[in-house]
Amino acid sequence: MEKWILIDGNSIAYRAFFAMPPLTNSAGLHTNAVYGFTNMLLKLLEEEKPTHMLVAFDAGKVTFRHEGYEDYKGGRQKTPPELSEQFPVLKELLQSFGIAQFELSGYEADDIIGTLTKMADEKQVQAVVVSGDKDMLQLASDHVTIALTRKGVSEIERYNPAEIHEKYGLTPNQIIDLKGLMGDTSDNIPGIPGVGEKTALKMLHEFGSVENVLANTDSLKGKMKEKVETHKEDAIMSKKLATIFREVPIEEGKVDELAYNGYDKSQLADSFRKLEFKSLIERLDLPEAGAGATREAAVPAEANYELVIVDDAFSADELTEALAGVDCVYIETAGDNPHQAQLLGLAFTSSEKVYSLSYEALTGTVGAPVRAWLADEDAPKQGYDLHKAELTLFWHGIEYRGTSFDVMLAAYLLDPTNTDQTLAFLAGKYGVPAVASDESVYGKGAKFKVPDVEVLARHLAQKADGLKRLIPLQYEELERTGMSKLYFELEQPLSVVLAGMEKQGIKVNPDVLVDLGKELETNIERYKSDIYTHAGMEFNIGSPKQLGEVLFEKLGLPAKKKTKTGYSTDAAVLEELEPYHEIVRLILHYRQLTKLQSTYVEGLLKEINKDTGKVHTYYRQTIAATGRLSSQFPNLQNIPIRMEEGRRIRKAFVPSEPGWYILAADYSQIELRVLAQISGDERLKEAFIEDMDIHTKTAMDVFGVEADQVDANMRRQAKAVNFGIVYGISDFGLSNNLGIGRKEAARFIEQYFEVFQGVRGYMDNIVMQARRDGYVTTLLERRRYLPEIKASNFNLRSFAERTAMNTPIQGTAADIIKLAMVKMDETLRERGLKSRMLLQVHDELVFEVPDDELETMKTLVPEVMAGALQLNVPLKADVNFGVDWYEAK
DNA sequence: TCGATCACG
DNA sequence: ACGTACGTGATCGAC
Repeated sequence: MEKWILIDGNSIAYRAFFAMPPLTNSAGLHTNAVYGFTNMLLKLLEEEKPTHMLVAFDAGKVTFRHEGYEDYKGGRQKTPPELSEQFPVLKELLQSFGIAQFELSGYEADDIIGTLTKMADEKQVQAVVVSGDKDMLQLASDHVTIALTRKGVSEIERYNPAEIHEKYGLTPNQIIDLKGLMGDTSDNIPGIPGVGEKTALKMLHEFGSVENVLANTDSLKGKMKEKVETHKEDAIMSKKLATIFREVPIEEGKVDELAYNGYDKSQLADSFRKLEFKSLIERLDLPEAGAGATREAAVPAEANYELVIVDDAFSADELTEALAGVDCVYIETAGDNPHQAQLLGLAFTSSEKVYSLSYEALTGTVGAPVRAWLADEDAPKQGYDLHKAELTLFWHGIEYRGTSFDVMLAAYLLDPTNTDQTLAFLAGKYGVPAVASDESVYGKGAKFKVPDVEVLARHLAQKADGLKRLIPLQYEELERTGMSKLYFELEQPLSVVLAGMEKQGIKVNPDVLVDLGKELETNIERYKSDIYTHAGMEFNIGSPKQLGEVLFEKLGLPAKKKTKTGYSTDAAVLEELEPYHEIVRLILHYRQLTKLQSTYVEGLLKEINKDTGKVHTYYRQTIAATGRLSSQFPNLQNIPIRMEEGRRIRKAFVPSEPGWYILAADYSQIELRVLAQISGDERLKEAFIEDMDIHTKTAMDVFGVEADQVDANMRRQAKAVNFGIVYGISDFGLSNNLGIGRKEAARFIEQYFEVFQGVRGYMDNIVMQARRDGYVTTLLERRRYLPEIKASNFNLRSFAERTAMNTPIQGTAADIIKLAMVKMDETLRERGLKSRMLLQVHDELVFEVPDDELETMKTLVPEVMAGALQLNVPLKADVNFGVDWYEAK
C-alpha cells in the first residue's frame, strides 16, 4: 500500500526557523530551521512509514499569481538572511536523506502539492500533506489528510474532510471561499475589509460560496451589505488567489522519483557532522567519522566507563577510596512527591569508574561510608535534582548536604520554558552519550517496576556518567549567558533554604478542618436540594456538561460563551446569568462550597503527615517560566483569602510549638515598584518614594483629578489598569476585566501612557529588545526566550509580546523575594533565632515565631525583605501576626 | 489523560 | 481584522 508524504518546504522551514532558538554551528552558519525541519522529518519517517516522500519549494519570485495582482504577497516581510542561508543547506540535507525535492519556476510549493494530491486522489493512494498553512485544508479528501503544524513544528494536527467540517462547518473546497471573504494579510490577499473569520463563516454557512454571497447581498444588512457590495471584485479576486492550482505540468513518470527507500547512514552522518547535530547522530545511532575526521567526532558514542556494582561483599576500603574522588552523583527516587517517594539507589562517578548502589546497599551496612559522604557538607556534590533527593533521603533517615552543582536547576535557568528536564532529553540536547528514558527502564503508571539490580545499576550509571559530561557544557553556558551569579549566589543556595522549609512543614489543626467540613457538608446538601427543586430534576451539578444542558436547554437561559466541548458555565458566564434565574446564584455558591470542601478541607486533611501532624509542601524551583516558585502536595500558594468563607481555612494553619505565633510579611505592590525601577518612569517612582496609595494616585493622574475626588469606582478602574500594565496590556483584556467597551478601555490605556511616559517607553523597548535578542531578562539576568515574538500568527506574536512585557516584572519580583529568603535564612542562623521560615507565597513570607522573638521579628522580617535588593525605588513589606494564619492579616 | 473550573499572587 | 489579560496546582467528570 502506497503512502505519500508531501511537505510544503518553505512553510515548514519558516515555522521551524521562528520556533527554534537561534542555533549556529562553530562556523557561524545558522542551523535552527534545518534542525527543526530535520526533527520533523525524523518524526514523520518514524510515525508514518511513507513509501513516497517529497519536499516542495517555492521557485523564483514571480508566480502566475502575480499576473493580474502584483501586490500578491506584497506586505510580506523579507525573509531574514539567517533563514535564507539555510535553504541551500536544507536542500543538501534532503539529498543525504534520499528525499525527493521539487521546485518549478512560476509555481509555489502548494501548487506542486495540490497537483500531486490530485494524482493521489486519482490513483486512490493515501497522501499526507504537511504544512503550516491552513490554505492546504482545501486539498483534503478521502485519500488526502492535511497535517498542520502547531506550536512551531513540534506538534502536528491532522485534518480529514470530516474534521474540517467539524471545526469550520465547511467542505475542503469552501476553505477557498473562506479566504476569498476574509483575505489573508500574510499573503496580502485583501478579501472583504471588515470581514473576519467569524463573519465569513456565518456567510458561508448561509450561502455556501463567495459567488452566492455576492448574489444575495440583499439579505445582508447595513454596513455589511455596503462593504460586501463595494468589494465584490476583491472577493472574487481573493478567491482566485487563494485557490491552489492543481494542474502544474508534472509528468506521470515523475511520481516514481518520490519513492523513498531510506537513507544512507554514513552520508547522513556526514551531513549532520557538518551541521554539528551531535544529538541526532547519537539518536539515530549513526556511524562516527573515520580517522582524521572532524573534531567533534572525537566524542565517543559509547560511554567508556567501568561499572562497579557495590553489594554486600564489596570492600569497604575500596569504597572509601572511591568516595574520596567523586565527580558526580545521581540519586534515584520514584514518585512525584519527594516526601513520600521511594529511594531506588544511587550511582557516583569516580575516576573512570561508576559505582552503583541499590536501595538495599545504600541503606545497609556496606552503604555506611556513602551515607557519611552524603551528610558531609565539605564533600561537594554535583548531581541532578538534589533538592528532591535531599527530601527523599531525609524521610529515609539519611542526611544530605553539600550541593556544588545541580544539572536540573542549571537546565531550568538556561531555558525555563522547556518542560522536559529529564536527563534523557538533556543528553540528547547536548549531544552526550544517550541516557535511556525512565519509562523504558521502569515502565509507567501501574506498570512501574524496579528492575533487576544489574539493569538498575546500568541505568543509574548511565545517568551519573551523563551528568559528568553535561556539567562542563552547562557551566560554560551559564557563563556565556551571564547567569552564573544568579545560579551560584541565588538559585543554588535557595534550594537548600527551600528544603529546610519543606522538612520543617507547617502544623495543621485537623479539628478546625473537620468542623468546617461538617458545616460545609450541611450547606452543600441544602444548596443541592434547592438547585434540584429549581431545576425540576436531579443531576450532577459538578458536571459542566449536565449543568449546561439544564441551564441552557431545560431552563432556556441564553448561552453566552462556548467551550470546545459545549456550553461554558464558568463563573463569569454565570454571573451574567444571575438576573435571569434564581438557580444561578445557588449554583455559584454551591461551586464555592464544594471547592472549599474537596480541595481545601478534604484535600488538606489528606496531606497531613501522620507522624509530624504537619503538611510538608514541595516547592518546585524549575517550573515557572518567570522564575517564580510553585508549590505542590499540597499547593500552599493558593489557600483561600479573598472570600471570608474560604479565608477561614487559614485558621487551621497554626504554630507547631505551644505559645508561638504565625507571622506573615508581604511586599507592598512589589510588581509596580519593580516596574517603576526598570522603566525609570519618574512619576511612578515618585509615587512610591512618597509611599502613596498607588491605585488612587493612578486614578488621579489618569482622570486628572485631586485625591479627594477619586471615588471607589475610579480607584477600581485604575487598579485594573495597573494590573493590565503588569500583564502586558491590551484593550480587549482590560475591557473584559472592567466590563466596559473596548474603545473606552483603549482610551484608559492611552491616558495612562500619556501620563506615565516612561512606562510606555519601557513597553515599546522591551518588545523591540525581545525581537532583537530573542529573549528578555530580569534585573538579576534571569532569561526567558520568546521565539514566538517573530511569529506571523497574530495570536502567537501578541502572546509573546505580552510575555515580553510581563516576564521582566514578575521575574524580577521573584528574584527579589528569593534573595530575601536566602538573606532571611542567613540572618536567622547568624542571630541564633529560633523563629522558622515556613512558607513563601510569591510576595509573602510566613514564619512561626516564639513569644520572646515576636518584637524582633516584627521589625527584622520587613527590614530584610525591603533591603533584599537596592533599587532607586523603595521596597516595602507589611507585617502581621496572630495565633494562626487567619489572624496574621 | 484531558478539559473545565477555580483557588492563589 | 485578528482575539487575550501574566504565572501556577488540585479536583472533577468525561473520554
